[in-house]
Formats: sequence, C-alpha cells, structure tokens
Amino acid sequence: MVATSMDQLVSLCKRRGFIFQNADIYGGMQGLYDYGPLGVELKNNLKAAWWRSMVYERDDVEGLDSAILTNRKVLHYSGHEDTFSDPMVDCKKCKGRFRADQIDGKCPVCGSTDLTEPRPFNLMFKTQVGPVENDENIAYLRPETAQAIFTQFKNVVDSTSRKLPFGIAQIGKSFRNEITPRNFIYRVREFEQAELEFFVQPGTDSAWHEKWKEDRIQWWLNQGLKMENIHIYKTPDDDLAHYAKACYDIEYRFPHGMEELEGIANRRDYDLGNHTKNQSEFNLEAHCHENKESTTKLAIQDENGKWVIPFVIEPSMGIDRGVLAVLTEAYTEEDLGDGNSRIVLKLKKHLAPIKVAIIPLKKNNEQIMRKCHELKQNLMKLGIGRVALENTGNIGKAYRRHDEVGTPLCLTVDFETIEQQPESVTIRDRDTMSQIRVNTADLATYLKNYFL
RNA sequence: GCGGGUGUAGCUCAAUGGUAGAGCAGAAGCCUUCCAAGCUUACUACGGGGGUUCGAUUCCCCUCACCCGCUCCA
Repeated sequence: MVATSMDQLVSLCKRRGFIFQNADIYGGMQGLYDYGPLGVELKNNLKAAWWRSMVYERDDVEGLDSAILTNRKVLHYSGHEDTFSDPMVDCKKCKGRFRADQIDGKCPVCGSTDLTEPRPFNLMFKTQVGPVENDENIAYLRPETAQAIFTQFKNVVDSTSRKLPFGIAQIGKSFRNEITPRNFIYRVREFEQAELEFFVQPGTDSAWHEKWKEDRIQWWLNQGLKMENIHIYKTPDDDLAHYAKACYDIEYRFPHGMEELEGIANRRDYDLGNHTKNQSEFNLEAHCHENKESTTKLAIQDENGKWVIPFVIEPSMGIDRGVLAVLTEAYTEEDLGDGNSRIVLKLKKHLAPIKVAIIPLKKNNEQIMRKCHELKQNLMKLGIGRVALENTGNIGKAYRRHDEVGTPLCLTVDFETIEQQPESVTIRDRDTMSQIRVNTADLATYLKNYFL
C-alpha cells in the first residue's frame, strides 16, 4: 500500500518534521521547501545511498562538487541561454499560453491568430557578481549540475589518469525559474540533483545506455520502490531534446500521477563538443555551436592513442523527487482490527531518519530513565545513525510515533531490565511489531549487524 | 503566467456581521502501563494588507501560499 493523496504526505511531513514550506511565517515562497530534522536525515540517507552505489561501489567513477554560481559562457555554449529562455505567447481568445517557437502564429487550441507579442521567459536565475551591476558581471545559478562536469572534464582526467569508459558523479543544488512549481516537492525552483556523466567510446554508447537503464532501475528497487509503481518511458525520436540521441525516463507513480523520477539520456558528444576548443579537429556527431572561446581540448586518448571526444550517458535524478517517491512508497495505513489502525512509514532501514528509539516502559521511574539515558549515550557512538530517546510516557503511543516516522527498531527498557541479570532490553520490529529480548551486553553487535 | 478551487490552533475539522469550539498531537504531572483513543493542569488559530460597517474571521478589493487543469520534464 502506498500514499494515495499528496495531502496525506504533506500533513505527515509537516507534523513530524520532514518538510516545511519555506518562509512559512511570512506566508511562504512559491516552489521552495525546507527539510526539517527528520527530512534532512532522510534526504542525506538517500544521497549517501546514491553516492555509495555510484562512487564507492564502482571502480570507474570519480566525484565532483562544483560551484553553483556559473560563468555565463558555460551556459552560453551549453545551449542553455538559448533553450532555457523561451519566448512565450498568450492566446487572447482562449487564454492559452504557448512557446512562440512551437506554434506558427496560430493558437493550437482554438486556431485564433489573436496572440500577444512573444515575451521572454527565462528559466535561469540571473545575478551579478561583484559590486557593479552591468552585463559584464552577469552570472547564473546553475540550472543543472552537469555542466561543471563537462567543463572540468580535462582537469579530472589529468588528475586521476582515467581511461574510457569512466564517469564523474555530482550531487548538488540546481535552480530553475519554473513557470509552475507544483505538487509539493515534485516541481520546485530550487532542487537537488544527483547526476552521473558517464564517458564512453563512441560506438559503445547504446550498449552503455541500456546497461545504465538497468542499473538505475535496480538501484531504485533497492531504495524500496516497487516495480509495479515504476514505468520506463522511452522518448520517441521526434520528441527528443536537441542534444539527445536516445532517452529513457524512469517514471514513478506519485500521488499526483505517473511522472519522471530520473532521466537517462544518451547525450552523444554534444556537451564536450560544445565546450571544446578546436572543434573542427573532431568529427562531431551532435550539432554543436561554434566555440572560439574555450581554451582547452576536451578530449581523451583511446587505446590506439587517437584523440576522441567521448559520448556521454547521463543518469540524472532529482533528489527531492526521490525523497517524495520513497515516502510515497513507504506510507502505509495498517488496519490492526477492532477499529485500531496505525500509519507506518515502511522505509528501507538505510533510509530511516531515526534508526533506534529507546523507550522507557515507565517514564517517572528514575532507575528506568537513568538506564535509558545510559543506553542512548552508548548507542550514539556506534555510528549507525540517529538514536532517539522517546519520552512519551505511554508505550503504545511511543511505538505509534515511531511507526509514523519509520524508525526500524524500538528498544524498550522495562522492569526486567533493571531488576534481573543479565541485564536485557526488548527490541521491537517496526513492520512485524514482534519483539525479542536481547542482553544489553550484546546490543552493540546486534545493532551493527542489523544496520551496517 | 492563464482558468477553477481553498486558506480558522502543530494536524484534521466546526461555528459566527458583535472578536471563536472540538478531536488528535505537543508541554507539565498522575498511574509497576509492552502496542493509540485513562486522569489533572496550563498552552496554542481566523495567511497578510486595505475597504464597507458602530463593529469583520464572516461582505468587497488587493496580495501571498497551496490544490486541480493548461504548461513543464530532475
């Protein structure tokens, strides 16, 4: 069972401190959200899972963390200054709005020719760097993390001695002045991406494209998504972005509908081709813009010593969308019979914001409370993540609370703990609600085995 | 940005042209209490601004935010 409405998730996220509207106390700001105490844990866990699978568990990927403020030339030669600045026209008759370049003077809905003049709608956030405001000082907030991977391509190759095929991974914030932010954290103006640019020998690109599609589906399944809620969309050739040779979308059944979670594009030699100097030396397949300003050849020698501009396979996911997807999938309302029910976030344990909750059976018993604090101090040092001390005073409520935020294990200190030897506590499983008794001497080993 | 809707405590809702009430949650306390809804106490709201009015949470205007459609594609 999954969340069926966005409202369920929005309410839970606010109630339990996952996600808040940005600038809430001043009425909010459209398309911006803040991650609260539990949200930041969940998001960090998802990012860590991506980084682990991309960088630590592979021997062909390097990491990068680049600046958000971007030299205008980068986004000029990448094509963003053109394609991210869409002139829009409004139909005065039916009030429709369209990209001026996609229609020819006629409203595609009602056929009217009574249209407004095209007005530019720039999807990139522009700012100026330095004290003087003029055209020389314009910089953009990056609309994607990918471009710095391309512009740093040579530096990474030179500093790591990489040969094809290899990739560069990056996680970070990107900014797009979306016309319509919508659907909670699905479409927002400031968001976080995890992008891999995987560089391959031209000719091997299609095979790598297929392989990455399969790898990425498997990764999402590992994050707890079910295949029945995933759909792979292959973009028809006539609908491809100008840079792409082929593209798969991993779509997920969000509460608002089946929509893209991650794109996996074959970008050919478009990006490095655009940013390289001496473009004419290379037999570029993609249609690139002329570039006389780049100072560096963005090419690499293949096994025959020939300089080639690699093709790029790009798996690119939205972190916030990922958070929304795993929340959607995990959200469960369970009927326990007799009118009794519980909400459980059945998050994978590596994603759970709180790993262990320590609960006193009776909160106004000094001995029990002292033992709880002592256990917390010890368990915090294990490196398994956040350990909480739940002080609700009602054991059933405490379990419900932690079901709702997805805490995998609840550890209860009861009278047996303080009265009998060897000292022991109970451990209660979130999903099965079953309990076992574990000696506190064995606790560290038990938890490490469970989480690490 | 356009069209439609919504906006009352942390959450879910109620009432009213004379300044608001509940359930749950949260806080403090009681109860040898292992799976919500036991008891006591205190706390918390009419998104913001302007107008009409003797008086507005209620009517009007503007604005902000969210939801649904158009659009978007991480």
